[in-house]
Amino acid sequence: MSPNTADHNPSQSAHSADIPRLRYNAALALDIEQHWQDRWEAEGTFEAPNPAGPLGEPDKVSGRAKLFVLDMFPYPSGSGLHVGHPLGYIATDVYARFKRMTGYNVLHALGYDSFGLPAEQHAIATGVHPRVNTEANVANMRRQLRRLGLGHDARRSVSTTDEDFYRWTQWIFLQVFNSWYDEIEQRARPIAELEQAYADGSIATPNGQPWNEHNKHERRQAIDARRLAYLSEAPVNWCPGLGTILANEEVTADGRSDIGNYPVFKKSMRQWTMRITTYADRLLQDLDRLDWPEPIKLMQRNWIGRSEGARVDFTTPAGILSVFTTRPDTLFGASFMVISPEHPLVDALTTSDNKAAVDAYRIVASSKNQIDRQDDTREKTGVFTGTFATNPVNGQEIPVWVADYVLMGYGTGAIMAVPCGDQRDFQFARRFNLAVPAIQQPPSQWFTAHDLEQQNGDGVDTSTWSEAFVGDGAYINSSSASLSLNGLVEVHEGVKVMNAWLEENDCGLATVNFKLRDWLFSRQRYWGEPFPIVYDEDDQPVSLPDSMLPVLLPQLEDFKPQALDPNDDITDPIPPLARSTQWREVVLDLGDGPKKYRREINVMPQWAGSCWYELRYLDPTNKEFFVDPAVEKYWMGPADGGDGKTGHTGGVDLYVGGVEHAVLHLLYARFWHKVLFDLGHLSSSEPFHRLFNQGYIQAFAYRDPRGQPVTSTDVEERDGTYWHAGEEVQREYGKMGKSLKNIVTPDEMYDEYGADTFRLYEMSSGPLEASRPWNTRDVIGMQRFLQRVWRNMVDEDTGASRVVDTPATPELRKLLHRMIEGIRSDMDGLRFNTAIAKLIELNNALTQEAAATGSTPLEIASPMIQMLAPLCPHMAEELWGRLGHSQTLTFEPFPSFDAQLLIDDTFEYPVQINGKVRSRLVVPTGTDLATVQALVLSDPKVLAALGGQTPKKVVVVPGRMVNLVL
RNA sequence: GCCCGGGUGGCGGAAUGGCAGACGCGGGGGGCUUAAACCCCCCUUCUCUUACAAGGGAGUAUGGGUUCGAGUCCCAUCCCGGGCACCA
Repeated sequence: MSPNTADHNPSQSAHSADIPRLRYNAALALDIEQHWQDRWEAEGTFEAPNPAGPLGEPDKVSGRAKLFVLDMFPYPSGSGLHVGHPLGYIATDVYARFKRMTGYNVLHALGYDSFGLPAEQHAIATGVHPRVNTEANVANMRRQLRRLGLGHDARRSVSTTDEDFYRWTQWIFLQVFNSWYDEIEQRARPIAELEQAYADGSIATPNGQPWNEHNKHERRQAIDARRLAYLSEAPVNWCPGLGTILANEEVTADGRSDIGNYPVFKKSMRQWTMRITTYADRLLQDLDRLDWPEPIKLMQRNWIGRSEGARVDFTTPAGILSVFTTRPDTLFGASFMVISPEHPLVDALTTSDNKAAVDAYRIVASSKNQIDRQDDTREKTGVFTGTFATNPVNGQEIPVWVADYVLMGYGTGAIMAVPCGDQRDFQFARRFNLAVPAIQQPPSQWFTAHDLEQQNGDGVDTSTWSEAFVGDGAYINSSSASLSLNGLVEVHEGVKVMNAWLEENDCGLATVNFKLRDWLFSRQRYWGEPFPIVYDEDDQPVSLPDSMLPVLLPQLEDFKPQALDPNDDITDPIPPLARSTQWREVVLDLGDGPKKYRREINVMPQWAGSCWYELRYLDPTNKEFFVDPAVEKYWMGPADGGDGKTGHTGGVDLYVGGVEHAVLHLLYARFWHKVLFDLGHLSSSEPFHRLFNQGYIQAFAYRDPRGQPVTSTDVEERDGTYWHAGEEVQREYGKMGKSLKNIVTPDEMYDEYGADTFRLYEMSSGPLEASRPWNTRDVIGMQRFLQRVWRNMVDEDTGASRVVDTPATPELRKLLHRMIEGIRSDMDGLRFNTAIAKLIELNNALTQEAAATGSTPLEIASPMIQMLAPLCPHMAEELWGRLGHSQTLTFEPFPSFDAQLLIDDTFEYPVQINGKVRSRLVVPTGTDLATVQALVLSDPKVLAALGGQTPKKVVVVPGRMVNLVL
């Protein structure tokens, strides 16, 4: 027995009366797995050396390529894990282990996203303090995950609720708070540089007065207006059911909260906001340099929602009314304007005659929930303000209406309506009998399609139209004294000409608009990071110095948010932190002597910690920096050695997680990372260079005739129907969940099969990116495979090794090398399902040989164990030890193949006639085309199939196939 | 409505434009066993001819197309999943 297996004897608990003493089953697997998990932990096998800092071991780093593999870290929810959760964790572990075996210094760790609403909601439900609860949940998840045998560096497992961690979350907040965005240099800069620029006049002050003539208050206003984190009084998403406000991204299309599904109302409040919109262009452009799935990039592009157009200024009695349009070229067709009910100019534009109607309309609009308001099938509503605006291009007086189909949150909250070319404007015009001037010539097909006689030029008559003409056509009726678009055909030409005219005449400007809004960053909750901000006697925010960090969350007896009716949109939120007067009211010396301050009582949102946690994995114990610059550069610096601004962005080498974070987490994290990059704290300009979205493991659920879910494990199948307790039940497919009674836990799998079998099943059941149903019934296949592997290596009765150092047959050797080649590339491409299929194929062949000769050749056994190591590491370690090795095989080289052995002596050509295989022809490898062709045409089977006909054409693809065309 | 994915045996799924269904589950048959379980071996897309052996035909959602050759590429349609949605 090998040195490392001498001290543990897995046979002790593995035997039972009927099966061989050393059958590889769950009991034996448990012994082996626990032994190796203990040993990995004791030896610190997966502790990755850093080049510098507290975890620095420079000698171990030099000369090795690095790889940073990252999982989206979990919320430590109270219900623990089901078998769907670890899919990604297993995949990254397999990949990380594979890469270690190809020489990489691999960093792989897992932390916990333990602040935020889920944890707090759970705590409220159980009545236990969130910290107690969270820590218990983390402990339970750690236990469940440890049994999986994940090769994580435990030293780096941070939780966002650790005081050492959120100290730096607060620090990063202050970095953002103390920065401004320089539009010219296109980057964030320290706020002190803005003050300097105002002072020396290189940047004009907002009010145009010299800096030294600004008083303290004016200076402060000028500075605060540019900060990347700022307080704003703005309409926010207020969710009384949760007692907090939410980010736009956290509100569903139905106008309800993502978490809890409570109604959400618009309410104006003073809140922390992050100026993510300043990064809109870079967040968009840098997507091109990321190795992400295209659909995810697309979702981010759509969310950022860049559109090019122009601002057009209309004069009204109440002042300038600006609109954003993507089609400034259609300005001649603007026959009315519409402003949102929330538009600040509504009152000023409304004449006294119309005031009652407008006010009534606004009240109705504000009480409508989002779903009603966004239903585009609903008939358009609106009221006239009584005021006219002047169309700058032709001087026409056009009416200004208020309507809720115009949204305050996009553009300027006002539009110029061009009813002939926009379906919404068209509907509105028809509803209220407004003019619909034609400005583009539809093609004849359009008239045909709409059952209309062809209309041309001045004869185009929109009164007969049933809908707007949305398309390209030559401009008509588009001229004034100073400008004419008539005759132009291309939209981009029209836009160009119009934009030039607008700018020249000082009534507009080509501009870009984004859907992306600034990020609402405060929550009226307890379980989040406190802001490192206090308010002075002027009620102005003041940042705390580094020395006062962390601002610890006070221990409150009552941490629940103020209980409100989910439909109560009147009462203002009162954050839990407001309850502790002792914490809230402080006397601090911030450099000008002790003064009274009031702490910020909101907390940061869920996303704060997940915006940067991967950086803390790099240097988790560093007291001086959030991450040592040399350490960050080593693990995340641009691969091409550049500065990250062009070329390689740098970032995590592989980030694996669910598609549900496509917008929120991934966008926020990119934003913070870019700010930190701009400020010189990071060398990488993107946090996650390569992203991979794993699929979901879903499950079947069954409902009885009354519609109640029944326990899935008790359902049996009979000829395609499903039965439970004598009743036929209906099957459905979806998520695993308690309410559907279809949860399968990893613990059940450990008990029945062991972790290696479980890992293998998850990896084999489909491609990583695909969602698939969980089928406990199928797991046995992977157990049988491992049993066969085990049996080929170890005598089940005696424990004696069956591996001998005799040569394998040439066929088996060839198969081995072919499989090595395939498995290497499968592993590299995260195609673990096909890698496993190849391992099974190899083992099946080995089983034949072992049965024939009574032993297993070492030259097959060794590489096979090495190739199994990433997938089922415990068993591989055990078998490796039994071959006489004393070291872990974690760092053994992954087998390489002999290219010579991939070449066969002969090749079998399939011979097709008109694309159907009719014969096969075996020729020596490398036989020339002419010979192959001659052999094919004289082959008896081919001749028979040809039936006397002569092929018109003979296609021979060397090393592939032959096709005869009749 | 717009934009992405995806439709392959009873099931999960394999197939650089080149032999469709690798590998696993399930099912069928056989071996081992006093017996059963475990394990081992064989068969398993559908269909037709046939006693068998063997052979034929069809087949990757549907209809067209490109190609010597299409699950794979192109066009249209249907269905399923996801994202966005009165975004000017």
